[in-house]
Order: sequence, then structure tokens, then C-alpha cells
Amino acid sequence: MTETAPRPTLEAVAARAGVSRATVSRVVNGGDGVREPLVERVRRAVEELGYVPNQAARSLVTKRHDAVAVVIAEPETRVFADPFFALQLRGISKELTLHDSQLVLLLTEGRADHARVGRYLAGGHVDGALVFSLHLDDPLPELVQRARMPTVFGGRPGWSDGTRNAVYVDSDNRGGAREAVRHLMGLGRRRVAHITGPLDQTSAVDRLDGFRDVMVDVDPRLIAEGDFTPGGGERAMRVLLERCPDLDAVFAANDLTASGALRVLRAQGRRVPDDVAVIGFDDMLPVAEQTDPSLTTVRQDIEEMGRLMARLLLRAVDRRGAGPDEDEAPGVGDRLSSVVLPTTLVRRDSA
Amino acid sequence: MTETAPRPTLEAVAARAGVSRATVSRVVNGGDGVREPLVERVRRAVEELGYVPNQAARSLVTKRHDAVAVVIAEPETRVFADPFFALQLRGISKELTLHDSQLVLLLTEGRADHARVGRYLAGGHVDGALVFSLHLDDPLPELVQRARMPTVFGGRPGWSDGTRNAVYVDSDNRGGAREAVRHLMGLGRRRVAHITGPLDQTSAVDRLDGFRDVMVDVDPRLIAEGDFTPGGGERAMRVLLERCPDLDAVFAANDLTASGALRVLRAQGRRVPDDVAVIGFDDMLPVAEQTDPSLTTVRQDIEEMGRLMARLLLRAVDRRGAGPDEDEAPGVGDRLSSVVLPTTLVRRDSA
DNA sequence: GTGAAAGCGCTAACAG
DNA sequence: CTGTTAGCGCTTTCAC
Repeated sequence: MTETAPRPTLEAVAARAGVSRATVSRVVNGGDGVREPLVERVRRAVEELGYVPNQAARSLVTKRHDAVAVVIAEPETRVFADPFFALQLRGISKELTLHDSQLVLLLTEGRADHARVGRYLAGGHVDGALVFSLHLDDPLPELVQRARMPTVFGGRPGWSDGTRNAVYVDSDNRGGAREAVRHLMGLGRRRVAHITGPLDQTSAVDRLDGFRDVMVDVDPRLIAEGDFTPGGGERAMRVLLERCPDLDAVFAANDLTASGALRVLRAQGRRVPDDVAVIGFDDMLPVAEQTDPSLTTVRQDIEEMGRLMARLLLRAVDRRGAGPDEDEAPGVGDRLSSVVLPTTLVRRDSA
Repeated sequence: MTETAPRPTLEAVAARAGVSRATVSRVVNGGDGVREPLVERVRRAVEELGYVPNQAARSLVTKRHDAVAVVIAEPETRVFADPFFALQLRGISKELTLHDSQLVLLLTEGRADHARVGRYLAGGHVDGALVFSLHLDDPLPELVQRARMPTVFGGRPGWSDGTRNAVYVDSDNRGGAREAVRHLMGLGRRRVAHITGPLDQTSAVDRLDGFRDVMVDVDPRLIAEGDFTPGGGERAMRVLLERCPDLDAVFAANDLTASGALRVLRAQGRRVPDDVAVIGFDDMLPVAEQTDPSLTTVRQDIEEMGRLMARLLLRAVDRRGAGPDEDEAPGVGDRLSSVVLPTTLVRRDSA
């Protein structure tokens, strides 16, 4: 704990260096167009006084904040402990750091917080927002859009209306799911079950769709709803085993779910992969590598998703600042639209 | 992605409502001392224009930001994925929300980021800082203190000098460790081993000290260094088993470490708790309850730690604003000093 | 090149 | 009660 102290202002530095505020400002912001000796004097004064620009004052005139908000809707309370977010945040954080932008984390625990978040975004603290809206009926996307600032979503948002042309970064959930199921088919499995994620999330729906793409006219009893947690995976696995004792493969909507399923399979004496092959989704190392047997899974580069989100957002922010400047070389990846990253199948022992 | 738009200002609202800016300001900030009909008019104008106060402008004059920074030193790259932080952050977030304060997360990946963080803190974006400084030689604490703002540390900081009278919130690591080891002794175990955490972190050192408090003159071969990860736990367990095949209990510095140790014990055919009793630290539910056998552990209320940190910080911030006001009832817990939370032993099956 | 001056949008005395 | 008036600390024309 340290006591407060009046910070030196531009004015003070100017006085000390014997120049005008304008000159100090120039030096502080790069120092072009100021003669060397003066630059030197100012630099020294800044140093001696320990001057640091007041960002509030600066933002007031520049309208830039060099900060972006990351909004995470967390009605389920478990979101934060999820390594998935941790990884995305790492990616985001790295990219923002690269561009000298700050990450402001906005956690919303429910409706009550929405107002606060709305106020914050509208309050002009940040240049843009990265939004993770998990649930189909989440009011957050609309809210953010109303704040009228550059926004990029993490994962395809549930089209709640105003977000139709939202920019988002997502994995190819559907394609990845297809690949997983095809792999199981290639192993000769025919009774392939699927434990879904919570079906109010697009990622879960997309994976289910991918499963169905391959398993046309699948026996509906081979599909059980999970919730992306190990516990949910256990429950669903028990249900499936009950309903379809003859199943010979399981595609779990994520690795956590798969780990739960594995536990139940083992407990019930089914050998994996001999009796039942299992595939997960995510390739969350601490999970996928530690299961017994190790988990074959669909890998998505989560950290890269985060990085990409940040990159897209910053581009949008810059563009906005620059106005409709058309002299940027329209190279590959220069268009500002959603990105869907490919997935890859990682073979380990479970399938 | 949404286009930018010029936000309405106080001025605009005032014009529309036919009052002065001051009146609008009053209404927006609570509306005391403004007659009802005017309040109504202003409210309507605010509504119609979708006015939201510009925080930069506000902060410029009030010197308040209603935001606090959470600084996490992350040289180890794994920190964020650690549920420990997730939980603390949840606690912090909840408490801040309660006080309408924003959480600004500052992740530092290494020296390179320190400058940026320093600038940010000094830049006057936030009212105070919550700092997690894990390593003994971390320059972060000093840096933050130099920013001269109210600060509360998460965990006892490694006394790097300027932080001697830092305010921090910590668990009673040493006491908890003592209780764990005493419990093992009570079970009749005499060859109790300890897998430490990384010894450049105070929490790890404190737990080791607690272990030593009880195991006076312990055989040094019964102590192996881990790193708070399952992998580290495995490695250390193998070493211990090699060095002291006769050990009959293990106190692991945290649950993750314990889970690794359990795996090795099982793999080497030792029954837990019959042959070797195991105790962890943290009581991280997803870990402690899922191990086989379930883990006896020292529980610390991590989320509460977070909440407490936030509460202490906000109190300091208010105090600063209020100046040395001495009319607050000096009730219990009103003093602004460090807090060490008690731990409790949670008995499950492993010891 | 450098300085003077005019705000950015808001709050906080101070009058009335 | 309400309006007027100063700034908060900084950037940015615009002259010199």
C-alpha cells in the first residue's frame, strides 16, 4: 500500500525544460519535428520528474484508448475455470501486447451485470470489444452491438438478430466432427454414439451437425446430451450404454466429456478402444494426454483463435480511425470478415 | 462489427432538455437537489439521445476511475490455466462488481511487459492494483509500488525490499501444512515425505516450513522439490520412492502435485492410504474429488481470498479519497493490514 | 521548429 | 434549486 502523490503534468515538465507544453507533447509522442537539443532537455525533465502522461486527458482528445474489452458471459459460473478460456485469453493477451493495447476483462455473472457492461462499453474506455457469448439467447451480443464499437466474437454467436453480420473467429466444429466420425467409421465402427455439448451453444450444435452429416439417419438413441463437463460425460455415457449396449464408438463433444465417458466405460468393463473407441474434441493437453488410454481427439488451436480475434479487432479499430482509406494493399487476409480455423485429428490410443 | 458514431455529450442532453449542463450532470450522478419535473425532463433527454457519460472526461476531473488493475506475473506461462487464479479472479470480480468497479486484467509474460504495465498503472487508468507476484525475485512488486497507488498483494510477496509493509491476503500455508502433517502423524505414519512446490514462491516455502515445524530433524531425503503440477508430482514421487522405499505418507504441496503422486504410487503398486497416505493442499474440487482414491487435503478458500483482496483495496482507495478521516467506527476488520486466512483439513479417502 | 490558444466532455465551486 | 464559470491534462491547429 502506498500513499497517493500528485503526479507531474505536462505543464510541469515544460516549465522544467524551459519549453512550451506543445513541445513536450511532441517529444513524448515520438518527438518528430523537434530539434535534438530540445528533445534532450525535455527527455531529461521527463525523467527527473518521473512524468507519465495522463491517459484520461489524452483519450479525451484523441478518442483512442489503446485498450480493448474482453467480455465473457458467465451465467454458468464455470466458464472461467475452463482452460478453454484461459488459452484464448493467452492468445488475445499476447496479440494485444504486441500492439501496445491493454486487455480489460469484463466478466458478467448474469443479467444484473449486463447493464454495467453496457455502461462500461458505451462509456468509452476501450477501442473495441472481444465478446464470448456462449448461449443462443444471450442478450450480450445485441448489447455490445448497441454500444456501436468494433467487435469480434469468439465462436459463432447465436444469431440473436442484430448480430447477423457479426465478425467472429471460430473453429471448424462441423468439419472437425465429421472427420472424427469418419475416422471411427474407418475403424470399422458402425454403432457410433455422440455425447453432445450443451445445445444452446453453437459449438455444440455444430459438432452435432457434423456428426449427423456422416451418420445419416442415425439411431436417435445414440445421441445423448452432455454439458462439456466430465460429470455430464459420465451421465450421458451411462444413458447411452443403457440404451444401446451394442455401441462400439463414442464421439464426445469435447475432451472433458470424453474423460467422463472413459471413466464410465472402464467402470463398466468395456475396453477402450477394443470394445468402444472414443474420440474427443479440443485436444486440451492436460486432459487428452492424461486420460487412460490417452485420448484421440480433434485439435483446435485455441490460443491462435484468441490471437486472431485480437488481430481482427485491432485492424477494425485502426480502420475506423483511418476512415475509408483505400490505399492499403488489399493483400490476403486483409478483408475484415469472420474466420473459421481448421481442425486436425490427433490420433492417440482411444480410437 | 458496427460502425462508429459520434456520441451525444452532456451539452447535447442539456440543450434537448432545455437546462444547463450542470443540471444534467447532477441528474446523471444521482439527481439530488434537482426538482422532480426537471429530473424527468433530463431523464427523457438522456434516454432519447442514448447518452452515456464519457468516462475519460469524468476521470479527468474526479480522479476516480472505478476500475482496479489485477496484475499477474506469468513468467511461467502456465499460471493462467491454473484454476487457482481462476477462482481468485472470480472472487475479485464479484466483489468489484458489488462496488461498481471494473476489473482490468494485466498479464505480464516477462520483463518485456513490465514497462508496459508500469506505464499503464502510472497512466492513471485505475484506482488501485491487485498484484499476484509469484516469485521471490519478481521485480513487479517494486514496480507497482513505484506507481504509488493503493495495492494489495495476493499471497505474501517475496520481500524484495520496498514491499516490506505491503498489504497482502494469504492463506495460512504454514499452519495448514502443520495440520496436514500432524494428521499423518496421528495416523501413525512416521516416514512422512513432502513434495514441495517451486521454492521461489512463498506459498511453497511456507508449506515446507510448516512440514518442518512438525517433522523436526526430518531425513532430508524425504523432501523432494515439485512445481505445483501433476507432472512435477510424478517425478518427485518417483525420486522419493527410489530414495526412501519405506516412506508411509506423503504431504504434497498442492492437489495437482498430489494427483501426480497418486498416479505413481498406484503404478508402483502401493496402496493408498494403506501403504502410503497422501494429503494435498488447496481442495481444488475438480482435482481432489476426482482422484482415486479421493484426496484428503488442506482446504483454502481461494475465492474468498480474492473477495477479500478486492475489499481491502477498495477500502484503501476510498480512504485515500477521503483523506485521513477519523470518524469511521473502528470496528473489527477496519484496520488496513494484511490478512491471513485459516485453512481446514478436509478428510477424504487418501489419508 | 516552436509557442499560443482553443478545446475534448465533464464536474465542482460559486453565484444567484 | 439552477445556471455560470473555471478548469482537469492533454493534443492540435495555427501563427510566428
